[in-house]
Amino acid sequence: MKRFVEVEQLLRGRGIRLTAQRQLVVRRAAAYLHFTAEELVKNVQSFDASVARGTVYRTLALLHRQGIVEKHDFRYGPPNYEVTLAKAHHDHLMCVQCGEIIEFQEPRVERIQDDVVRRYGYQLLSHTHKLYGLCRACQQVDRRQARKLSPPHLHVEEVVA
Amino acid sequence: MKRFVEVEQLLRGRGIRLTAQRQLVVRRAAAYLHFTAEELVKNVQSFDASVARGTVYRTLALLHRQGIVEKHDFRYGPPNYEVTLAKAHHDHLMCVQCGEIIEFQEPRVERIQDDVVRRYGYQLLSHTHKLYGLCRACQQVDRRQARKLSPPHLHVEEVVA
DNA sequence: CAGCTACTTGAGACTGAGTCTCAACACATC
DNA sequence: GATGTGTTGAGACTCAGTCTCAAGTAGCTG
Ligand SMILES: [Zn+2]
Ligand SMILES: [Zn+2]
Ligand SMILES: [Zn+2]
Ligand SMILES: [Zn+2]
Repeated sequence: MKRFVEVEQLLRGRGIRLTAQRQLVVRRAAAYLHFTAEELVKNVQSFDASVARGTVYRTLALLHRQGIVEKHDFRYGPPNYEVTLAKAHHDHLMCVQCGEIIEFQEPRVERIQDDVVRRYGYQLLSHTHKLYGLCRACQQVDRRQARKLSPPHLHVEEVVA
Repeated sequence: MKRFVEVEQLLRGRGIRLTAQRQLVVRRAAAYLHFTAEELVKNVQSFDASVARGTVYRTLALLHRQGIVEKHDFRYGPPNYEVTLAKAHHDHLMCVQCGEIIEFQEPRVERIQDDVVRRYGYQLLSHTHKLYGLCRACQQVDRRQARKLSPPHLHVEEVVA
């Protein structure tokens, strides 16, 4: 909890100036599990409307360069970010219907990846492993829809035709 | 080879009108391994400048809806597309320095994925598994650079600071 | 504390990629 | 050939993200 404290320490430790704006951005970002840049902008501005959009983007880029924030592409909509500092490595499983995201760990896969890159003489730097499917609730809904019954609990729309 | 023939058959078989424009887009797309939408636009227009950008995008969307083309996010730049019809499932390994993309298969991982989704009660629909690293050539280059020697063979620039 | 420099910021212009609109066109069917 | 549906080209539009630049702020130095 309070993961922003560790982020702030790390930044200070690296001699990066921690302005009021940056502090606010860090704290709001750390409050999310996953967020888009524009979500963060709105959230930050709801606390201090004078913070410019550019500042949020710049800070996000800074955090990314510092290895504090990771960028995810969940193929629907703009990329998601996640404050991963002091968080164990994990991959993601997403419900394409309602957008729920589950973080999972699977050491077996992590090991196999090393095999794969060795096979091609590569040096592995990073990876993403994303599973897309239907959560239990949305499976129900789909079955109901098939029977032409009432609609669902969709809180994320669209998702490609 | 000539994978566009299968694509064209499939479209016809589904009663989708195969206009001259669509045919051109399909054939140019099938000539690539991976391509971005804008690359495809340029390529198509180099064969017939009268084809509008919108038509290329529309056709791409059509092919995607029909399950003929897959969309990949290799996190640097705009998404890549790939004509996957009649191609065995595979995942990707990319060199972050030079952009080389290797397609690999790893049945062990495919199996483990089923375990993972079962664990959370999900129904798996699709997945992406991307490994990022340095190819053999780029590893050399990096070592040379570390010794402050001459530059490399970079044919893709930037790649985040 | 005044003066200096380097870094950071807000505002807004700008860009690239993709989407949307709509009138003109092409096709198939009758 | 008239009618209706689907497709196209042209261009306006949108959204997310980047860039520019003058003004502001922090951290030193004397
Ligand atoms: Zn992993
Ligand atoms: Zn769901
Ligand atoms: Zn796979
Ligand atoms: Zn390489």
